[in-house]
Amino acid sequence: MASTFEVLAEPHRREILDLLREGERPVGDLVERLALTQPAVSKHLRVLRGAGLVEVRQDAQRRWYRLRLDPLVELDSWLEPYRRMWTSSLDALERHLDTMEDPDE
Amino acid sequence: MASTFEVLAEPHRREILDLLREGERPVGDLVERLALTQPAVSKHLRVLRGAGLVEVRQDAQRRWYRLRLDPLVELDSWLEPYRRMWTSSLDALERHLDTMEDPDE
DNA sequence: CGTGTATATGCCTGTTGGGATATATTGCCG
DNA sequence: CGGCAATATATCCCAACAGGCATATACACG
Repeated sequence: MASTFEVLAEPHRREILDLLREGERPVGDLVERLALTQPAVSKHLRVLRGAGLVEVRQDAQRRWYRLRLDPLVELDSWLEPYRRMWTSSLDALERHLDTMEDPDE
Repeated sequence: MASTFEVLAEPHRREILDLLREGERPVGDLVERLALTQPAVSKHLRVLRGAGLVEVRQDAQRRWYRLRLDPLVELDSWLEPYRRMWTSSLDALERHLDTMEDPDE
């Protein structure tokens, strides 16, 4: 988990994940849309793989990278206690608004 | 948003946020439970404040730091499209299990 | 087997970031 | 006003990291 944040701290890596949301992509494909050299992209992919955010499928000399959601699920659960905080205030607001409805009563 | 990830990448800072979930705390209080020197803690608080993750209230020479949820709400919404991906697969699994129920029929 | 294509790795460099120590700042109290 | 308590800032050091270029590796195909 700890490491997931560090990995996501890099904007290019988040960009890669965003691209992979649409499906598997070979490295060259990513290089084209990333204003980065191929070695740089490969490096980021390695880091993403290390964090389990991505997995590879080999197809001849092409390597297709695909998103893995597990670490993001963990991130989501890290967020959970905080989310409870704002949803509970939202609930409070809703309750408040409820008490205010029908103003002319 | 970009910056929120970078800020959260630091474990001590996440620890600080965790502590602040229980309520306002003065700096010294944080220093005590953080295996860090006071200047280090102040630095982290400065970064957290810069990212809007924390706000200060001054009370004489004491400064009470408090959690701010806004950036975490944003993080949550960054996560949203990914969350859709795993909830939809979960839905698919549920549908699958539905088709499998009543095995001896 | 040699050549070209796709991707990974090594090496170097500049920058950033966290930590510690020392010092400045602010506000209280006697 | 002097001194103490709480916190912030300045300075320095070291480690980690991203990026680029050059090069290695892997694989297909003629």
